[in-house]
Amino acid sequence: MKIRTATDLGAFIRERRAKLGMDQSDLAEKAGTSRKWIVEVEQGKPRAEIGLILRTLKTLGVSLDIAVDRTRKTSAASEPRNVDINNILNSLKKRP
Amino acid sequence: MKIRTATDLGAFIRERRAKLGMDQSDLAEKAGTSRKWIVEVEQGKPRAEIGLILRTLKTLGVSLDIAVDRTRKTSAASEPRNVDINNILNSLKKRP
DNA sequence: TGGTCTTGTCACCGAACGGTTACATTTCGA
DNA sequence: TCGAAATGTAACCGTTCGGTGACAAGACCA
Repeated sequence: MKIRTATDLGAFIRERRAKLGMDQSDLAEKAGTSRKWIVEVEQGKPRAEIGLILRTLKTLGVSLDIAVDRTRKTSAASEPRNVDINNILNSLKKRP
Repeated sequence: MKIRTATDLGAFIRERRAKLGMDQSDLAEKAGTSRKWIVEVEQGKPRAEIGLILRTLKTLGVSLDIAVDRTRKTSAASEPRNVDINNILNSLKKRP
């Protein structure tokens, strides 16, 4: 499943927690956080800390994969072709 | 690539940013954050906000995928078999 | 050498964090 | 229907966040 927003993440966590038969207290304890935090994250809190989130996902037996989109458009890159060329040049020079 | 820690994430972001030929200021501006924040995240800051991180990844043309590990052991679940059964029962009852 | 670009660090600030505790609400089985 | 369990809120608190602006160190090229 693709995670695009904090809301996506919260929904996934809630679903997965339920699937494992845990209540919020269980998960909080096993992930080393508080129930309050679990509640907020499941509701899609965008300012939750990435560290706690990673610990929580691990507790849930879930893994995060990151990958470059095949669907072009980096959502902000202006000149993909030129940029790529520059990068290659830069990258080659970076490692002496 | 699997993301297990904030350090993993920071390394990936830095690498991807470089590959796109952006400097930290470029990325900060396009992702709507500050250069200071980019520096910290690339260094593996575990308390960075998930919302900003998601925006940054989007800017980099990268997507996050989440999935249940096939490698058993939920890192905390005590009785997998029983738990699964209870879940199935609960799940079935959830949708009337 | 000098100048530019990039990155890392610092101090400052208001805002929000996450933990704790307690109480209200909802859910659901006996 | 009743009562316990699960979930959602609230207030309080010390800590840390992220943004700003400025400066230093390092790399690089003209």
